[in-house]
Amino acid sequence: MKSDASTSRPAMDIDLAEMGRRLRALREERGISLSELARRAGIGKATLSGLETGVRNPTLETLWAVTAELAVPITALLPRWGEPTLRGASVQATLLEAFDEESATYELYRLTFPAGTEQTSPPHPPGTTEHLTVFAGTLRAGPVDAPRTLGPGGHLSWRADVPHRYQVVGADDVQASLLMRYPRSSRATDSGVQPSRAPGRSAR
Amino acid sequence: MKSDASTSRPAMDIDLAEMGRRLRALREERGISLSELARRAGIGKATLSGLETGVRNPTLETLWAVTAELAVPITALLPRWGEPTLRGASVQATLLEAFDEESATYELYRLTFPAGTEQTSPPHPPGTTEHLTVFAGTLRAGPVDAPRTLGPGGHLSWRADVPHRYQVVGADDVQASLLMRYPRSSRATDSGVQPSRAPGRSAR
DNA sequence: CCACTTCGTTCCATATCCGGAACGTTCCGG
DNA sequence: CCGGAACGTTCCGGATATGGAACGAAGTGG
Repeated sequence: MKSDASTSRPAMDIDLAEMGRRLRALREERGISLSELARRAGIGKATLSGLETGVRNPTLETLWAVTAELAVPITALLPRWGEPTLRGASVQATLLEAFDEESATYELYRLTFPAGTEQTSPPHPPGTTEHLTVFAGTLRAGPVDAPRTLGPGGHLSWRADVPHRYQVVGADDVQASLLMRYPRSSRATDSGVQPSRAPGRSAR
Repeated sequence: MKSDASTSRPAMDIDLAEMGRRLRALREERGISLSELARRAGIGKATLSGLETGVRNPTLETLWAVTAELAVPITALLPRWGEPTLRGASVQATLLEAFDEESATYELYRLTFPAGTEQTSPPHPPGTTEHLTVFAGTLRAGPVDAPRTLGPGGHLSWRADVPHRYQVVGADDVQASLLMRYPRSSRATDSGVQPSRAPGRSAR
């Protein structure tokens, strides 16, 4: 980052103030004072204070010490899990995991389609397949010429190297997971899902 | 931190070297150079180099920039995802997400079955269903009287209120995700996995 | 009413993290 | 062979995160 050389304070993509609020909330839930937490975590009060007020960009070590003492995963302070990232118009996609195997790359997403969503995706690299599982709501999805309708628990796979569509049926939002499989070496040009600016920053 | 006052370099609870190795692996999987990644992420080559060799304790901002560019959650670099929790004998299960819907509770796990694993699970509460997706390796799974064999990308669902089995086929470990669906009110006493502890420090 | 304690913030010297530049390698193409 | 380009590491001045100490503000007990 450091995109903007004019601001002395770096244009952080993470909302430090929000992170600070979460941290303070966590601490207060446990009913311990700032001084106490700082002491237990082995960091300076000044550091913790700065962290909670969102004026510091902590070191991994510092963050670790604090979250460890609070017994929460570091992600508890971050934007939101894997941080939802926009994809297409309204669909929210969160990358949960990515695996790189010998012959293919896998990316597991959690998706939310707001009611009314109707989106068509351009083809992905050759050989790419999508494996969709619906948790809640009803979704009509698949290749544009052979879509199927899925209710909660429904599952569908298709080749994603042709145009395909997602269309919410009914008035409820749709919650789903999507496993994308990119055969090795086709992911290269990353023409597809744009795995998402993962953690989710705000452009740059 | 700073538990050890004698070492000038603070006794970090995170294994920076290990984190660096993971980072480098992620970068190389994508086939891009250190210089290139540094440029894309908007950080200095020196910084990235230091990170990958494990000699730097990065700022949250730096870490964010890199993981964002790699499109992985920050946790991909940390000790171990959501902290694996033992379940059964050798199978490792990590709870990725849990959803509470009106009519059911969903739990999404990432599973690792070491080669040779063969495990039979007792019945879950009535109405429970399991939805398994294999990422790597070959797994024979399902109700004990009607198992099926799944390769990478394979998917299978079954009612889990009867005894069912997981059996690794071949010499490779199996990576998979498992979606458990507990119809409302039957989930009762959390028969399974503990959502995982926090960052997992080294005691203190 | 006043010592005393604890709280969270601010000040400050020091430690160290950051990125640009310089450097030694390796890998081509001519 | 020899330039040129790209790679990853090291060097270094400048920026900033860190923790100890000082500080004012509340609370507490005598």
